[in-house]
Amino acid sequence: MAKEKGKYDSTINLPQPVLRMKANLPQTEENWLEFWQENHIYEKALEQRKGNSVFVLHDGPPYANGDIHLGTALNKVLKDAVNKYKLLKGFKTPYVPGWDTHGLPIEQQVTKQTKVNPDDVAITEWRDKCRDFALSYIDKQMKSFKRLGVFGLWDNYYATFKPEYEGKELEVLADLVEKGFVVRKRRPVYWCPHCKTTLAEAEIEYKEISSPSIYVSFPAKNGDFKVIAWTTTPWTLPDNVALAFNPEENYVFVKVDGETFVVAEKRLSDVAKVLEWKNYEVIASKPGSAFESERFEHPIYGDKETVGITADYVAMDEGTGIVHIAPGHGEEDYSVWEEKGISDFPMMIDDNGRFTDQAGFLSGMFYEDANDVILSFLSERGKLLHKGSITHSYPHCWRCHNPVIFRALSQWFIDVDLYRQDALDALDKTRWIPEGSDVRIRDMIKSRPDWCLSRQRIWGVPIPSVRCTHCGRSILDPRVVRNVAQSVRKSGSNVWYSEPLETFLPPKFKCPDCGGTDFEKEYDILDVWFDSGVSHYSVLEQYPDLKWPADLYLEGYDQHRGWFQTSLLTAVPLKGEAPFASVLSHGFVLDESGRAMSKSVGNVIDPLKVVGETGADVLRLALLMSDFTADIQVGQNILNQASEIYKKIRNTFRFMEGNLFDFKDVDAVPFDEMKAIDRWILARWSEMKKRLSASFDAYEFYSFVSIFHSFCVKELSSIYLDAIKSRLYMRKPGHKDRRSAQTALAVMAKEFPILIAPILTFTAEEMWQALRSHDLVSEESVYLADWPDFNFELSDKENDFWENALELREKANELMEKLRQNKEIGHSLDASVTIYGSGADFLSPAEWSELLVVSSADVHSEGKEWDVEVNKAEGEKCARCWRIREDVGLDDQHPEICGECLDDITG
RNA sequence: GGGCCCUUAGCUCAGUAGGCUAGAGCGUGCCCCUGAUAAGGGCAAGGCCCGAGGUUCGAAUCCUCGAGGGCCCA
Repeated sequence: MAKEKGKYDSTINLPQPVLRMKANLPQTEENWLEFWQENHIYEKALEQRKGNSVFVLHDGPPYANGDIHLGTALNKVLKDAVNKYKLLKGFKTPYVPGWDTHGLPIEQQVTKQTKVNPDDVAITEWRDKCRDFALSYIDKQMKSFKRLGVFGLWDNYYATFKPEYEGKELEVLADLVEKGFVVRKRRPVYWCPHCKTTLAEAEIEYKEISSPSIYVSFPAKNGDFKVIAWTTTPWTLPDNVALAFNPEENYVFVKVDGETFVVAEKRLSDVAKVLEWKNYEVIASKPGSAFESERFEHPIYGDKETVGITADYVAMDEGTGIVHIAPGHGEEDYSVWEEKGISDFPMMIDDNGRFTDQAGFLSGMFYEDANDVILSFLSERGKLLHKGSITHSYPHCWRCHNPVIFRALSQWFIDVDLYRQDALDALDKTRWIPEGSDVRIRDMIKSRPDWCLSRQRIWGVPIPSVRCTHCGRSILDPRVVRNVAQSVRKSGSNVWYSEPLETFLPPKFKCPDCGGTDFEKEYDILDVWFDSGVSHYSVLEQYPDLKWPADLYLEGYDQHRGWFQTSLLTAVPLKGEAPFASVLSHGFVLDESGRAMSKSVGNVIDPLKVVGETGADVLRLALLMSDFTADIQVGQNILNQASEIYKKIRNTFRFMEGNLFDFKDVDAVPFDEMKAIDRWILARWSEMKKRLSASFDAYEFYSFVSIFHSFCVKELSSIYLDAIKSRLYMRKPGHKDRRSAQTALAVMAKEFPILIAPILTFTAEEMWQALRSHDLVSEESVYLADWPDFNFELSDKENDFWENALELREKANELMEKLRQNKEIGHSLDASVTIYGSGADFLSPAEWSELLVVSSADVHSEGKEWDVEVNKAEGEKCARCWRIREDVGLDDQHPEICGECLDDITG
């Protein structure tokens, strides 16, 4: 039923908001996107700050092979909030978004999508397909990021496949080569003998297979004992170089049938069972470390020997506690061997999986067939103590489904040891947010082995090394690299595949080893981590408005291992310092119960779906209100909560804006002449702004949200706005008391959208435009405005008063609630109060009534304790202001209204 | 299995250099208002501060161990 309009409605000044109550964000946000784009707001915002300090947040490139997820959204929204805050604070903040575009995952997806294998087409054609695929996802992701309200130089984005990016990348490589940081070493990789190709971890599938499980004895060269090693890959024994012992464990010398064997103490009983030792006796024991440098007979070749080393990883839950080491055929074997400082080791398996000529009697044999030959060889020499079989999970090729092997190949490496300490030192100068988050990257830098740059792939930046056809030497010559770089800059890295090698060779180029003059190209590409790792060169140094180092890197904490590290490791050897002045790392997005989101669990939330249903601003709020230094949880509850917070913020502004419909700057009342409560709210507002700035400067967005929201709820909605309603509505439009309240509202309303813009990026603009329509602000967009530095402070006397007054207000509310429960009053205007307190007369009775939203107040300020009494008001209800007054009916023409209202509607 | 990190009301956060009955907002419940109205106001109920030891006159805060969760490795 429509309420009948009150008789005096026409005499009161009800709010006339422009901002609609219902946000309808999914649709309106699209309009603001258009508005920003058509009017080039971001470009104008940057232009306006030209000459100011530049703040560079360097974008870590997401991989262009899928749709964005909540984690990506969190990352970009955090970045955008920082950028917008800095922008509003007056910094020029050119944000160049980027994408990581090379590598295996894209090759795999292209194969899947197009059913074309890289071998089926020309290399450059394949690379073009991969590029097109990456481009399509850049386009998709870019649209998503824009839709989230992220500001950036989208038309000028960077991508690792762009010619100028690749060109710079190769120039950096040339510098590293020139300064001696790039070395050639061998390292084991997955190799498929059937497909004759290397495989990446992602191309491996694990299947159960049966392998021989053998115990082999290794007689000591100096001493009358034999150690027993266990292996499931007898074919790797020809390439054995060492036996690894756990330095922390104890090893026993066991006498069995006149022979002495060594195994780990913890493995003894199991080994005895397997070898069916009936009578054995432990005659001595030594720690694993004692076997360091001990020499043993080589299991296969009489002219070689093998050496004892120690390794922490040697396990005590299977085998003998002694591990056979063949660096050419195992990742761990390789790294323990390399830790010994020895880079040389045998590897006698060729591309076809067959033993090379060096393997002597095994030469030409397929590795699997060699197992049996080796077993009988060992058996004949009494070295095979036991032969069984074991079923275990073993890597297989994803294409031909055959077992793969580990096989060492020559690769290009960055020799991190040359500058490891410098890299660690560089981290001291970086600010880490949260504090102490640098321990992770430090540990990784300390423990990381050399950086292998070579990848046996197609879609990437080629390593322009050449092979001498005479002696087979691989040569990475800085001059060649530079020539290629120059050409790549112009036409992209396909040139390495499409142009003849002679194009890139310097005149009279000769092999440094043999003097040969005939070369062929090699086709390994650079590790994609090198691609993105050099972005600080390719982007920061090449984009006109950016600078080196960046002010901030902001990524998930998994990037301590990834991009933070690779950026550092490419910067330090050439620059001597880190490419970032500060690094912020954030957590991951989990579901509502704190578990990781995954398709298989089915708890994934699609950010675009949320945007379509509730709007990007609500999503931004949900992401930004949580503490990102830990993992943040997102689910329907949290989205609902964000939605409620959003509504409160929106409505609080709407009320202020709506009450300014007839206010112009010329109507403002000087601060000294404002009503006490109006001065109070401005002081609180100023104080809140300081806290907001402090929390943003510390990158604590979550406190920002809670400070701002809490202010809207408590200070504004509950206390101030509720109190000043009567003044705004009842006084004549131009009445000084009304203008005083409007002055305070105008100050806050004009600053409000600016403060909230980093979070509610669309709504802030909508608010701004509402103010513009009242002519209260002039800038075309909120992003062309500046963070407000206006501050207002109260005297100590005023502050003391308000502390008492607000305490009294709470007490009055409690008392009123009792009356309400007793059905004595309904609305607080049905009550009157009596105030006691020294200094209580700082407010007039009318002002006290306003503050407590009651009909009348009696004030006693003569040296009494602060206290308040609440009673049912006596008198008659004024038909206009709804207060219960004793002066209702003074005028015959207006018998239903009070004296004050009479003044309001007459004269 | 190793390294790093997280754990305060149903939810999001405060809890300053160890010290009052551990706070706020949301949500919930009850009530009021109907001139911010798919709004607004009031009151109230919610906590083994992850667990177990320890240091201390005193611990949510410091130490040790453990549980659950996350990331990165193996």
